[in-house]
Amino acid sequence: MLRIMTGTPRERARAETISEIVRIGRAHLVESGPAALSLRAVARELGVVSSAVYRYVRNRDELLTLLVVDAYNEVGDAVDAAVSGKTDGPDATCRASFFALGRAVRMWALREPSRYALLYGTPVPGYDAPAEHTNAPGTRVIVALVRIVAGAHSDTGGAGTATVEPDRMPTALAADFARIRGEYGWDLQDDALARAVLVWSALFGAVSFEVFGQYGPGTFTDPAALFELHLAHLADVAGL
Amino acid sequence: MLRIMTGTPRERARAETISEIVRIGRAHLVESGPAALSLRAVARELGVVSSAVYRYVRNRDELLTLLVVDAYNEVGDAVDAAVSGKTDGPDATCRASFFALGRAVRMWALREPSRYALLYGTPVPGYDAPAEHTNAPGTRVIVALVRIVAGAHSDTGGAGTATVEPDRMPTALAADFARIRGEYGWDLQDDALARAVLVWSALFGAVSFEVFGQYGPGTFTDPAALFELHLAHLADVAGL
DNA sequence: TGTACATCAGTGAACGCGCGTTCACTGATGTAC
DNA sequence: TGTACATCAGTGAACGCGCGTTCACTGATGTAC
Repeated sequence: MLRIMTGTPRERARAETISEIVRIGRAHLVESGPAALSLRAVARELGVVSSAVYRYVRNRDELLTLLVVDAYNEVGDAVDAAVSGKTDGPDATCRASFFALGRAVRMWALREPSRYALLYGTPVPGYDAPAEHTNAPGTRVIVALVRIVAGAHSDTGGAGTATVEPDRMPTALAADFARIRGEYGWDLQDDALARAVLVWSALFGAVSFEVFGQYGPGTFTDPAALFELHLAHLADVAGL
Repeated sequence: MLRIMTGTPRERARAETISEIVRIGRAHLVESGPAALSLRAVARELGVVSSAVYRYVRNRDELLTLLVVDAYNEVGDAVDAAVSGKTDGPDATCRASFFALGRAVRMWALREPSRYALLYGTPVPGYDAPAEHTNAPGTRVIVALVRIVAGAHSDTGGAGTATVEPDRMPTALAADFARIRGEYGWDLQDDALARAVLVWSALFGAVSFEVFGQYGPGTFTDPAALFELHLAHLADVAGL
């Protein structure tokens, strides 16, 4: 990781220590889970007395927020890299981009199960993620997914066969979709947007089942193959 | 809850106390999450000294297992009741049964978010559910789902348009499906079984996103309507 | 260039709290003769 | 029906451990004149 040397030496040392704290926090997530994340343990590993950590982090919740943002950005980066790799490649179809996105999410989740759990598993009791910090990084995957779906629909000049005709869409949902479209500047019909949201949650459902061990042990000897099948069906649902 | 009076008074008192412990454990899950579930807290609320709980439960993990089995059976009961209600009704189609199943899962999850999290959220660190106790109750939903899908396919005399032709199914997956078919006595082609598994995980993905707050606050004003849309698409995927 | 002051990192002790689990024990409830 | 014994529920103290957070403090590093 290339780090640009900016600011005073003190500022740099401070930034260094904070990222060291995040690094140690990540490691502790792996062993004990988010609920057991402890500032004292981090301090111990940092080689410092427990109260010293409070120089860098207001409290335990703030450390959790750092870890959440860090993790969201790492999935986001993985997805962006995978998708842009596909966009340049020979078969730069939207369907291929979607496969790349799905595989990137799954690979990251399997590599970092505890950080995945921090983001997509049970919310940490007593912790409320501050929206102003976590919203933007937390929406990167769905943003990437919608871009792919929108690309497919602009290619074909609109949606294919819509399951739900525009005039049969529940009004509350139509209003929500309109607002969301405005917020993100998306150009997608209600039906396509609904499909994208379903595919988004379904993708993480499949990944969570695998990462959290919901299929019993030994049920699927080749979970990657099962996941590929799922991606194919989800791509169909999204109209890719 | 009707409780049949069997066994000696001592045995009945014992069973009573155990179910009281489970009841208290449930309540504590709500407030602090599974990772913080504590035998001492249960003992306090039971009005008994902490060591007394060990008369009824070998250790903390055994209490967790009781709670897991209890919760799985409650979702299972809710699903069975909803599905069999639909089977008797006027529109006893497989599609309607699937909608009933999905709604039952979602309603239970929203009513009991912490117990839902115990089953389908982040695994409790350091706890391994003993398969001999949790397997049977833990598979009730997918068993019910496969029954519905199998019913639909026997009605129409087989699968509709299979996305994956039998001879193009990866061999590892085909072998797994064959074994699973044997274990559960299911009569479903590979493609249909794969779709059922996808729909299963997608259903819980949608429910988890809602229960765990993955859609930010205020994003969807009518999440029930969104869920209905998702069910419709998933029913299509399952060929219902 | 040197000095006075301000800023900041880190210390160490303390407060008050929680936990799982073991162990020797008291007393009440059941059972066998 | 009465007595001796076994079983079991619950007690209370203890072991050894963890946690978040506050507070007055020491020393080193920076900054302004």
